[in-house]
Amino acid sequence: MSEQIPMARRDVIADRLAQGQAVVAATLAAEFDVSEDAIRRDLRALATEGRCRRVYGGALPITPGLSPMAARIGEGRERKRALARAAATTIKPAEFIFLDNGSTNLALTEFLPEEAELTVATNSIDIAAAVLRRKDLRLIMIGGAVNPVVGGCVDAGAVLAITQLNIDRCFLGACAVSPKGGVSAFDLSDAAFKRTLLSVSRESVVLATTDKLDTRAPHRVAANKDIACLVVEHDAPAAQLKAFAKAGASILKAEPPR
Amino acid sequence: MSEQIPMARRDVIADRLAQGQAVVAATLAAEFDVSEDAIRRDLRALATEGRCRRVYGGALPITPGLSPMAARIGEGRERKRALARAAATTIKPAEFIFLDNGSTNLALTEFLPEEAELTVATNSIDIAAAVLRRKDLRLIMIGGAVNPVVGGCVDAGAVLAITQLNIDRCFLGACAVSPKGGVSAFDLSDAAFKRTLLSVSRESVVLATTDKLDTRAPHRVAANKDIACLVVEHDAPAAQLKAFAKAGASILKAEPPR
DNA sequence: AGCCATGCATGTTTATGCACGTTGTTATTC
DNA sequence: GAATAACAACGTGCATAAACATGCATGGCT
Repeated sequence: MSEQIPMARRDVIADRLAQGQAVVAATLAAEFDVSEDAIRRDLRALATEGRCRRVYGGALPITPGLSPMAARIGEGRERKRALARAAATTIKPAEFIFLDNGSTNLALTEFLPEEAELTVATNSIDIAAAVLRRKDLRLIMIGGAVNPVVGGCVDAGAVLAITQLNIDRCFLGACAVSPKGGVSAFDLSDAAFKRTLLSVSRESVVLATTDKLDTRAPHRVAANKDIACLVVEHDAPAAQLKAFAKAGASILKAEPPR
Repeated sequence: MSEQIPMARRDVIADRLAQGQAVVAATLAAEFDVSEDAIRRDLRALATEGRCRRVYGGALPITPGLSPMAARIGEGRERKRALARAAATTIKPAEFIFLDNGSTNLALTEFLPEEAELTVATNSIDIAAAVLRRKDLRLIMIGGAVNPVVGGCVDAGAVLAITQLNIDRCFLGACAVSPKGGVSAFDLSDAAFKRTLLSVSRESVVLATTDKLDTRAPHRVAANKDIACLVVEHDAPAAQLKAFAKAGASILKAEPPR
């Protein structure tokens, strides 16, 4: 009754992953009535496109929280908003701030104070689009080749461009945060960009949801001592925070989401 | 009653795709009682027009859900889409194209051919956001201070950035077009940017709605002879077009919007 | 005549399933 | 708690069939 188009199946799987669903190879095989091999091929293709994480038995959505457009993941959204609201309180009037890639920073645009005469720089297309709608903010876009996974510019040109800036406060899109290893990222270029960003910023703020605390990624970005302020959720385990406080970071706890 | 004139079939298929339906080649062949080859030819034509995505087994609508920019184009939407659809046909495979600021160029992103291996550069935030959702396109963002009126980067930094590029085809957001005065713009920096853009592009395409023909703006951008192709609406007065044709521009008329 | 949509024949590409050997996970045993 | 057995999931190579692009011939139409 229903005809099947191969690529359509792959799109359906991609959609589910983008919505934050995990998928099981065997289940998909039965559902679409193809062999598990075909499903595995799909998942492999999606994984190399960076659209999911391959695991034994199936695939998971792009790690806890890092996805380009799927920032609207139900519950995660409210948590991120609470985090963003808290982070926005660290901003002082007339500052020059930088918003790095990441869905949490996208949420932050909503809470930027209205009459603070802020100038905002970013390398993220989505964040730029959000800031552009705010007529009270000045916006500087960092250009370059756009990394489709990250959704922003992290190439050599982008790195060069931010070295021209004097940033008061940067908000680091945290891919992974560990008490021992500091901040790390999944993409090589992204990590290099973040390192340079830190070097041209007077203060740095890191927003970390609880599920990102005590996680690591391949590429090191910053040590604990480089973090001026760590914003965490209300339920962040105190044990994790000590190492950061010891290194000199101020810890800011967000209000619990309603 | 059941007699079909050939082109009607292609329109029916296009309609279904526009409604968000996926189509299967074999099913269509049976339904219209033609060979699958004929159907494939249709789908190929529609795909190069940017009206669907070609996949193994059939074709999928260009975006299964909705195009967020479509709403923002607002007034004149259908006219701009017709214009954009026509302009997209000038694009050749593997080209490096530049989309200048402007709502018409935003509409153009919807019709960029799917399988053409294009690289797209732009200085517009909204266009970048639209192109970013197309996973088949490579995207280069031109950065700089964002002009809130224009919605893109047109400052000295942006001008400097595009001098690094070798563009095959640029689509100029036409603010005003006159048979005598050529293309002109309302913003000083924007005009300067467009001039530089022209100088680094092999060919230039200008999209002009009928109401923009024979209008002028303060800052000159280009003379008629600098325009390789002028895309106009079906109801463009022929008198206006002669001057451009004489200067060497090819004139492309869009189909009337249904 | 020319034009154009179509159908058919050709060779090519793509997706799939199966067989094979390998790797990762779990259970069991000492 | 470490070693090992048992099993499921995995990746790869290969064969097959479907879908594909292209060239050419046909027939209707202006």
